[in-house]
Amino acid sequence: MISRGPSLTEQVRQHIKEAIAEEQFEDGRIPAEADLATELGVSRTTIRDALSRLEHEGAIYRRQGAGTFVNQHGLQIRSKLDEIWSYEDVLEAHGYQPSVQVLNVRTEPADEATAEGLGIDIGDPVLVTEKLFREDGVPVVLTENRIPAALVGGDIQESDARMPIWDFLATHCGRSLSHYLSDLVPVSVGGVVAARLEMKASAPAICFDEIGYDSDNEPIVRATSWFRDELLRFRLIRRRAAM
Amino acid sequence: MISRGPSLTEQVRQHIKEAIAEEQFEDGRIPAEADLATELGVSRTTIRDALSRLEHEGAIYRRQGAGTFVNQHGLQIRSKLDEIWSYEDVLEAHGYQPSVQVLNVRTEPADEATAEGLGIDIGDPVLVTEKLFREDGVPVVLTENRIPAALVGGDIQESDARMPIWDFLATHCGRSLSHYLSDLVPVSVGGVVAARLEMKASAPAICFDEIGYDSDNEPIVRATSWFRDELLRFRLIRRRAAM
DNA sequence: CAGTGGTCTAGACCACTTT
DNA sequence: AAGTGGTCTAGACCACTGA
Repeated sequence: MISRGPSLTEQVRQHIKEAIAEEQFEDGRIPAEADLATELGVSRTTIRDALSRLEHEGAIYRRQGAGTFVNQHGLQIRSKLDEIWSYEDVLEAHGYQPSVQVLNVRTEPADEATAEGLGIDIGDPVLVTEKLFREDGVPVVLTENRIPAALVGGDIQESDARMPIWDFLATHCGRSLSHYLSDLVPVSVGGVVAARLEMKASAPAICFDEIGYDSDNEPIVRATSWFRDELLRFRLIRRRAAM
Repeated sequence: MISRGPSLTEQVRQHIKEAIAEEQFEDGRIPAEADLATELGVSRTTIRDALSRLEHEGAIYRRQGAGTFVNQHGLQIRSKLDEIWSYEDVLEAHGYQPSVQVLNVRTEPADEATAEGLGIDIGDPVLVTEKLFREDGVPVVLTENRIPAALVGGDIQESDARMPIWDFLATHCGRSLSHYLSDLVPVSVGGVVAARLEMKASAPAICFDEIGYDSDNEPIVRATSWFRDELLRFRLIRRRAAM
């Protein structure tokens, strides 16, 4: 194993993931951790960290005393809800050619929900960008991002909004998006949303209503997104919580 | 620290979690890992494992070179989507007195979706249990569980179905539920579901359609659940996926 | 019983942030 | 420069599985 760039653990994870994809393991059985450690020339801890990540992703499962195995069911997942980052990436993972259209860039006063989520006052100006993602020309995701205008440096053109939101936040706000806290809200799509997504009005849909935080845990963006369910269905793995 | 029962890591996690709840840390700053290790008499690895779990739960966040801090926003989460296990527990976490009503226990032939999910043939008999959860008397969650009849030992009464599904699977099927792979489906609730949840017909709702697997990664149960969104809203933390 | 994953230790070095 | 979290090592012992 080479050691430049990503961490050893990440390299090991990739290595094993590729081996799984190439079906190099007979019977879906993955070698013992100690064997992998010897073979790859790293410590067992590093192997275990990599395997833990793969287990969390659903690519493998482990049984104490028995061994580590490929998870046939988990491999089918295309878009894991808790790992979604850019819609371009999600759509690409589905095997489509994604395209982005910036519908609108404007500044408006914050409404109550936005102000509360972003920790600003009602009426404070927020920059709103509306984007529509299509795959093979069909609209799939509609998103609205709201960023406190006080965070945005300089004038923003529509062309600036094309980039993924975390790139925008890094470039124009000097903040790095760390994670989202997301609410899942069932809705009947209203007239405007339905029209943009080319759905029947009042059709059921899932709406993400989420706040994005930077590495200092400060809220920096409120994102609201609607999805065409038939085209983009979300999955997740649910495990027992520690009590 | 005592070492009986749960792992050291789990004890440390609980210890720190309680300290956070009691606001023992000034300025939301959590002591350095090395200090915690000395104070609690465990290795830094154990501390780190405990902190990693708390970070994943959203209770804390870490910044390399700076320190570890309480996550004020994450603490507000009541029901994390990826950690839901029993609806009784979820409702209790919301501060309500939950109650369970078994609506129906029957055996029926598997439809296509059930057969595919459970790896059985269409028409094979499945045991179906319907349950309604209320909080303070108000219906909140409706669930249908389908288990291949071949897995179920002995005759099942309605009273047997009252227990949480993983207890049922352990008691009557000798299987231990390991995790769910869950689809989130937006729906308009139909007449029967709406009536049972006392919702307006055709109101939007989120439906879980999920397959539960045992520790051998074999599908053992298909669960379908509907929720009253106003009463039980789901949240999750989304982080950047490893690419 | 041998082999496997689960837990834990003690220590090293690095990358990064803050003073 | 000092302090912090991030990565990695080498090794120990335990709990569990399966032949």
